[in-house]
Amino acid sequence: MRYFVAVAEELHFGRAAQRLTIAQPPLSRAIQQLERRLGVVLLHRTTRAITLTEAGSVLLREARLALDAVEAAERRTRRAAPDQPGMVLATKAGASRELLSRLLDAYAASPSAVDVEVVLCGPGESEALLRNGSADVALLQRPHDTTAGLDTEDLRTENQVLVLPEGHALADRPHVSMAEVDALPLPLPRWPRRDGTYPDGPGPKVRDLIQLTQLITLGRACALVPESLRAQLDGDHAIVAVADAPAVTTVIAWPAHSRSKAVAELVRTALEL
Amino acid sequence: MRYFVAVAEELHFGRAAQRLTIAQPPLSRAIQQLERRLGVVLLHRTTRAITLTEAGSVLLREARLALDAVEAAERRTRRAAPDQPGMVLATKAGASRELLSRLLDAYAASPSAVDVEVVLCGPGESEALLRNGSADVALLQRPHDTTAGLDTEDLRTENQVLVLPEGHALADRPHVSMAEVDALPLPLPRWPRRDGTYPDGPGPKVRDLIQLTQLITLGRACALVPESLRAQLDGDHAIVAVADAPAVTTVIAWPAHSRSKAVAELVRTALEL
DNA sequence: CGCATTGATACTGCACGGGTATAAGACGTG
DNA sequence: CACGTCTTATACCCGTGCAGTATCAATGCG
Repeated sequence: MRYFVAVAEELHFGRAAQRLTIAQPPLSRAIQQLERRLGVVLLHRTTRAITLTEAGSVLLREARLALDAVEAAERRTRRAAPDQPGMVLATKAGASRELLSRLLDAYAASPSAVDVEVVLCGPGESEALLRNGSADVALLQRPHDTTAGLDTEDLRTENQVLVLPEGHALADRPHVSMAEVDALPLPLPRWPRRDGTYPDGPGPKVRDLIQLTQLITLGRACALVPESLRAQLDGDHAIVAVADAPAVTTVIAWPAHSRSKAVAELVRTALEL
Repeated sequence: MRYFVAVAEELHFGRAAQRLTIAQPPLSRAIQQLERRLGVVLLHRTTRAITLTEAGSVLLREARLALDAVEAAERRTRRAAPDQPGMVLATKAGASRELLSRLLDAYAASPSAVDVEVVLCGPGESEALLRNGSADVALLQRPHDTTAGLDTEDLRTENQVLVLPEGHALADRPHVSMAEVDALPLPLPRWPRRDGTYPDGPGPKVRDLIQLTQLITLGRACALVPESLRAQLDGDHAIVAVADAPAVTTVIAWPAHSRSKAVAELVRTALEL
């Protein structure tokens, strides 16, 4: 399945083999065997290009889930070793900062509290860490993160605001609409995907908040961020409410079958904030 | 992981090896290798008994999920083959009969409807079929089935009623309490578990509704069932409302990451009933 | 009409999973 | 207390199967 996912993602046997650090012929054979075993054609291949069949797309999605589940099983088992490593919480760097610190303070006051290791990660990454067992619990933000298959509790819903360079034409408006934002000559920045690549399109590439604020200050970008992020922006920007931007809900999420007492206690604490 | 699950369930290398149709020594070594690879002790073994460590219990749960995911990946891929087999719906035999038939009728009227194969199964089994990819969608009943990790929509909530032999002392009461039910000399029947074994305790073993109704008629058992099941009981019983029995919610459930148009359409139909 | 690119095939070697035989440790029993 | 039984671990061997190298076949491009 690892092999198939590599081929399906690369759409190229040679590159996939390289990624898997094996030679190309065994990879071809492995995929053939998989197709024979399943009795299904997964790939349409010509000597020049590869495309996924319907069944291939299904397997790509399902295999990713299955591989995640296997990885998660190993990681969670390692973490359950007697040399107690506490609990790992993943969250997007910068997001929900005061919410997180209030949560950690409140949880630490609980008599049964264990050590909480906080892992700060890039956009979308915290969800992956939770799914593959690297984290026990995470703060996610809908709709950015997808919570299907996870258990969640909503913590807070907030509106998004537009961050502009100081003195921008729109800076004095009480509020703007999404249509106006889309029409701006200032591009929204591009964030890296989980694999480190960037989506195509205009807009500068950014990796963290520092880069973002700097770009905005320089007048090279604007940004749509949750209201609570204002506290972490330095003063050189203008903030304008966006009336019809989708609201962002911060949720606390954990694997659906978690039996951890510590996670349950942390969630309980979060709901009481 | 299959090996570990077998050992953890049997708590006995010999029996586990038999179940896996391999010899015992390779099984011992496989578990040792797994423990070395994970760097975690999974089992405390003496020459007389085996017990799971904390990490072992975690792996047992996680490995089951992972194996289910792998199995599901294979099954769903096979089902996505071009020779379209339609959609498979799983439900507990006997439960929600008129709800199901209304649903199927309404769905069949939809212009984009595909064939629906209905799989009737024992208690708890439909949930398993859904999780391991044998079914695309299922009607489940909370709290009997656990829906963690599945996407669901509630269809109907109903109270449970007590079914008694005709002429029983409680038969004329307008309603009874759970405490009275528990205190009855008549035992509740035992249903088989997923693996076909029965839980310990009093009460006759039953496999289906026919057996159940017959036992009740014979005065050997009583039963707590959702209200809607009355329609399927023949006339020789008394029915009494149970004031404080937990309500049963029938839900339509599907795998959290399903992308099937047919399933989405069926769910939409169900919500409009 | 070559040439480059890419997936498939042929063949070889070796590592790993599985089998049998047996040891070692623990408990019950005469 | 020794012996038999039960259960897991070790020693050793063997065959399958996966990965590697070399090469072929087919397709697109200049």
